[in-house]
Amino acid sequence: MASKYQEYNQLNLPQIEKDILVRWEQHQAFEQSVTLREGATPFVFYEGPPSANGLPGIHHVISRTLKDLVCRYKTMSGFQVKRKGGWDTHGLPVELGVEKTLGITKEDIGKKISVEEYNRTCRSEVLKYKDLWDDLTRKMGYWVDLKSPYVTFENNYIESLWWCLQELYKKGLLYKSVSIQPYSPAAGTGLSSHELNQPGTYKDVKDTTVVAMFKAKESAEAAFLFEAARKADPAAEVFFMAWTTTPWTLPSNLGLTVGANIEYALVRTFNPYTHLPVYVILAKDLIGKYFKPEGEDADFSAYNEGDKLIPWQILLVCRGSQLENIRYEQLLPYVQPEEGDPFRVIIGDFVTTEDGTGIVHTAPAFGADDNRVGKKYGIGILTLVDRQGKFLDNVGEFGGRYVKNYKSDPDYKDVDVDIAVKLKKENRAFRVEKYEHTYPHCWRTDKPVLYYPLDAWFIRTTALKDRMVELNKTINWKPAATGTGRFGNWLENMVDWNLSRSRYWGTPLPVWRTEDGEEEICIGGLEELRNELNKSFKAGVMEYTSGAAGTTSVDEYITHLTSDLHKPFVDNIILVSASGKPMRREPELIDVWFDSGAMPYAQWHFPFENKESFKQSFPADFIAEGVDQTRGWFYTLHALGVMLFDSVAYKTVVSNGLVLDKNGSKMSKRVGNVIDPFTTLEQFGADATRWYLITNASPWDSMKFDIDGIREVQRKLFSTLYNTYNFFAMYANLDSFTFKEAYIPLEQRPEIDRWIISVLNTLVKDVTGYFDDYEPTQAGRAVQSFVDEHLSNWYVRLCRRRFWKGEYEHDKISAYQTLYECLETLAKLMAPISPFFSDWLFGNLNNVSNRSKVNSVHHLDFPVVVSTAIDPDLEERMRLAQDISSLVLSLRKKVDIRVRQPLKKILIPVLDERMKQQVERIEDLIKSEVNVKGIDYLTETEGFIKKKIKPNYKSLGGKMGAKMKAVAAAISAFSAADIATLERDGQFNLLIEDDQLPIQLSDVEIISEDIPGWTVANKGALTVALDITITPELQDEGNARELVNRIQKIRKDSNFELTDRIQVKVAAIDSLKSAIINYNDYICTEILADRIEVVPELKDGTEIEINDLKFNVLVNKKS
RNA sequence: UGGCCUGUAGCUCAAUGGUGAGAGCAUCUGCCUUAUACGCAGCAGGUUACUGGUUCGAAUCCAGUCAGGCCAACCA
Repeated sequence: MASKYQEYNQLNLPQIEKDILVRWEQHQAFEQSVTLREGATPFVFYEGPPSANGLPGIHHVISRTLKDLVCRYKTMSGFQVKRKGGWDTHGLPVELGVEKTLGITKEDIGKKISVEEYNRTCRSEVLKYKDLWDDLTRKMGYWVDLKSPYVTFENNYIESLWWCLQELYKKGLLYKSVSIQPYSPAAGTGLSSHELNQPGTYKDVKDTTVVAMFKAKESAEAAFLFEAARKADPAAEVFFMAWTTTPWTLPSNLGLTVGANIEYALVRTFNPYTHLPVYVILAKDLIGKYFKPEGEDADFSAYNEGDKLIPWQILLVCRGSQLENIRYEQLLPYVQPEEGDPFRVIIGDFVTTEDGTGIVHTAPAFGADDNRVGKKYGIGILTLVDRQGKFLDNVGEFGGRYVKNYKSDPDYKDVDVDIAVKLKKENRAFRVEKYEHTYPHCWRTDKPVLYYPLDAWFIRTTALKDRMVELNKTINWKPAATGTGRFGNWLENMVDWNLSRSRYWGTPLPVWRTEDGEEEICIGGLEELRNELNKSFKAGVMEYTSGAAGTTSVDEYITHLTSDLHKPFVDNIILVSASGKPMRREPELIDVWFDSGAMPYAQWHFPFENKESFKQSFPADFIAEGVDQTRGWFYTLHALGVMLFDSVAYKTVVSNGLVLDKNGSKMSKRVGNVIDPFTTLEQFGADATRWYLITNASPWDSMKFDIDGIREVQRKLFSTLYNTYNFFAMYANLDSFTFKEAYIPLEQRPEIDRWIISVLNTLVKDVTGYFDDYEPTQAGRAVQSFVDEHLSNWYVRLCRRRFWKGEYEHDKISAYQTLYECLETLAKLMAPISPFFSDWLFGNLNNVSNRSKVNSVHHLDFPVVVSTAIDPDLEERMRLAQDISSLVLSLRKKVDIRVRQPLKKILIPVLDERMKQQVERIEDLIKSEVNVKGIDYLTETEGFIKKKIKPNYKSLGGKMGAKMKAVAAAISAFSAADIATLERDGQFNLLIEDDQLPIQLSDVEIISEDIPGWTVANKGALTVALDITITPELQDEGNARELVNRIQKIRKDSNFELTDRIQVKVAAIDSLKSAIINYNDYICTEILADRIEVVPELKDGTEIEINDLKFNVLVNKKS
C-alpha cells in the first residue's frame, strides 16, 4: 500500500495502458473477473468468430468494444460472463486467398496440387493473421477467452456440425433437390455469388429479344376471352404475349406467369409480320409500348398489309388472377416434360409492368423465379440445354447448337435469331428486336453465364418459417427496426437454405448414398462413422491391406481414415447400404454460415461432451456484430436454434453499423482510406478510441471515423478527469488524506458536497439504466457531461479554496471524501467503456486508501444508486446558481467590467416564494462566483416587474385543437391585469368566437423578462439585472484583487512553492494607495506576505499594470 | 431492381408532433485560472437533402424524388 497518491506530469494514455496490461497479465485479471463470479447467475455471450484470414480493421474495434463493454458491465453487475473466443476458418475467401498465394486456379486443384496438400495449405494459411488478431484483442482491452477458442476446422467442431445435420435429417429437414444456380458452360462449373460479384462480370450486351405469342386453348377458364374475341371474328385466335431476352429458353417454356393484381387487356389487332388478325393479351399499362395511340379503334376493314398504322382495339380488361390456369399450346413442341401439368397461366409475385408485356415466359430450368413458381404450380421442368451449353439433339432443327458462342467459333450463328425467324414465320412473334441490357459473365472465361439446374442439398427452413417469425418477436433487437424490418422481412420471404458448396476447404456433408440414390445415410458422429466403416470392411465394400497408411489393423486404419473429417479423407470412405450396396459421400461441402450458426452447440462439442456447459449457455443473453450479419450469422444462429431446439439462439442482439471514413465513404484498401487500428491505438490509446467509437454515435448508425474526434475525447474527457485526479492527489498528499476518517454522513456535509453527490447518484441511476438498455452511447455521454460540466468546472472550481485553505478538519475532510467518492465512482462507471484508464484511476486511489481489497476495478460491483442521496431541489438550486452566474457574467461582459471588480448587487425578479427560497440558499455561492455583494429579490408588489405571458402549446394544443391560433393570439394580448387575474384565480376564461374557453395557470408560461430602467439578461423564465455602480470602496477592493492577481502571477513565474512566504515592495501609486491601506490584511493573506512595503520609487522588480497604470513590484522569497 | 438504414451549422452529434431548431469542435473577439491541454462570455454560422400531403402546429408523421450506405438479387 502506498502512502502517497501518485502524481503525474502529463497524461499519457498509451503508456498507462501498457502498464495496466502488464498488471492485468500479472494478476490474471480477466480470468479472475470470471472466477470471482463463480456460482453467480451466468450471463451468456456468444463470440461471433472472425476469420483470421484477413487483417483486422477499425470496424472490428467498434463491434468488439461493444461486446466487451456489455460483458464487463454485466460482470460488474454480478453475473458470471464467460466469453469463449472462436475462429471462423472455412470458406471461399480462404480458398481464394490460398489460390492466389499458390498461384493456381480452382481447376488446378486435384491436378497440379492434391486436394490433401491444398487443404493443408488452407489450414495453415487461415490462421495466418491470428497473432495480429490476438495482438489487437490484447491492445484494445477486449477480454475474451483465447486460450480455448473454438476453431471451426477441428474434428470435434465438425463432429458437432454433423450431429446438427443429422438431427435436421431425422426431422426431414435436409433434402436434395435441384436449384437454379449461375453456371458457366465455358468453364463447366457453377459459380458462387461471390464470383458473380467480381468486378466486370456484369457487361452490357445486345441480345435478340422476342415477344412471343402463346396460343390460348379454349376452356371454361378462357371462355370469357374467346367470347369477347368472337364477337368480332368467329374464328378468332387468342394469344398471350410474353417477352424474352433469351429466346433459347423458349423450347423449355412450361408456363406463363402473370401478376394477380395487374390489369391485362385483350386487344384486337394484326400481327405486324404476318398481317393476320390476332387477339392478344398483355398488361394494360404496357399497351403504349406496342401500339400507336392513333391506331386505337381505327377502321379494321381498311387495313392493308404493309400499312404503317395498325388498328387496335381493347376488347376487355381483367385482372391477372382471372387468367390463372388458362391453358395454351406449347410454342415450340419438340419435347414435353415427363412430369407435371405444364402450359398454363400461373400467378407469381415477381411480375412487374416495368418492361416486357407483364406476362413472363417461364422456363423452370433457367431461372430462379421460374423454378420457384414452377414448383409451386407443378408445371414440371424441361432442360433442353446440356452442360456444354448446347441444345440436346432432340430439339428439332436446333439440336446440338450452342445457345451462346461458347467456343469462340468465328462462324457462330446466333440461335436466338433463328428461333425468332421461325416464330415470325409461324405467326408466333409479335416483335423481334435487339435489346441492350447487362448480363452476368463468367469472370474467368468472359462468356455469358447461364442459370442452370444443378443438384444441391437444402435445409427446409421454410417449414419452420412461422415459428421463426414468432420467436423473432421475443428477441430484443438493437435497434428494433433491424429486427422487424431487415430481419423480419427476410424471414417473411425466406427460401430454403441452399447448403451446397462445390469447393474443397469446408465441412463435408455427411451423407453417403448409393449410386442409384435409393439408399442413403446421414452420419451424425465419429463413432457412428467408425461403426459404419466397420460394417463396410466386414461386407468387403472397403478392403484393408495390412500396412496401409502405416497401420497394422482394421481398427487402426479406421482411426486413420477418420482422423481428419475433411476432403479428401472423408471421400475415401465408402460405406455399405442395408442392401449391401456401396455408398459414396455426396461430394458437397456445406455453407460456412452453417459452421458459425451452429457455434452454440459445436463450440462445446455438444452433444458428445460438455452437455452441462451447453445447457447453461444456451440461448445467449447477448450477441453483437455488424449489421451486415443480419442475414448471415444472426439468421443462421436463429434458424438452427429454432429448428434444433425450438428456441431462440439469443435474447438480445445489437447490430452495429459500418465505420466509414471521415467523408462518409466506405473504407476500402483500393481507395486507401482504411484506418489501421494499431496505429490509432498506439497513438491515442485504446480507451480514447473506444470512448470515441461508442459515444460519437449510436453503434447502429454508421459512423464517420475521424481521428480528430478521438483527440477531442482525449482532451475533454480523459485530460479533464486526469487533471481532477491530479488536483486531488496534490492536496490530498499535502494533507495526508487517505480516507482513514469515518465516512461523514451527507447531512453533515456542506451543500455543495451534497449537491455533487446528488448529481453523482443521478448519474449512477442514468448510466445503469442506459447500460441495462444496451444504450452505451447515452451512458458514455452522461459520464462525459458529468465530468466536464459538474465535477471539474463547477464542483472543483468552486471548492478549490477548501482544499488549500484552512486546517485539516471537518470541512476539508468532507471535501476530500466527496471528491474521492466522485472519482472512485467514475472509475467504476467508466470501467466498461474505458477499462484501462478507469483501472488506473481506481488503482491510484485505492493504493492509498485501501478501501477495496480487490486489485482491479473490474472485480468490483457496479455502483448502486443511493436514492436518498438524490435531492432534486438541491440540483435545481444549483442549476439556478449556474444559470444566474452565467447571466451575470454575460452582463459584466456587456458593460465591460471584469469579474475581479466587486459590484454592489444583482436584482432577480422572483415569480413565487419557492423560487426566492431556492435562490436564497445559494446566495453566497452566487455572490462569490460573480463577485457581488448582495442579491435583491424583486416581487410584483414593488412594481418593478414587467411580466410577459406565453401560451404553453403543448398543454393547450390538445384541448383547443383548431382554435389554437386564436387562443394563442388572445393570450399574447393579455394585459398585466389579465395576467394578475389568472395568477390569482389560477384560471381565466377566454372568449373566442362566442366560445367560453377556460385556461389554467399550467396552460401558460409567465416570465418577467424586463426590469424597467435596468439592463437585464434572460434565460428561460430567469431574469437578472446587475447594479454597476462602482463606489470608491468597491473600487479599492477591485484594485486590491488586481494587485493580488498580479503578485500571484509573479509567484508562479518565480516558481515559488505554494507555501513559501514572501516579501513585497510596491511603488507608490496614488490611485492604489487607499486599496493597499484598506485591504492590507486581505492582500497579505492571499499572497502569503507579512506586510506590503510601499516605497516612493522602485527600480527593481517586475513591471505590472493595473487600470492602465504601469508600475513596479518587487517580490522576494522570505528566507 | 427490391428490402432496410441514414441525410439537421464547416465538422461530429442533440432535439416525448408544441411553435424564436440546440451542444461540442473549429474560426474570430474579450475575460478568468496557486489543478487543467480547461473554463466563461460574446460574434458568426440553418431553406432540418428536395417536392408535396396530413395537422391549429412538422426536423419529427405520410407519399414521392435525390444522395450515401448495407443486404439480397440481376429475373422475363
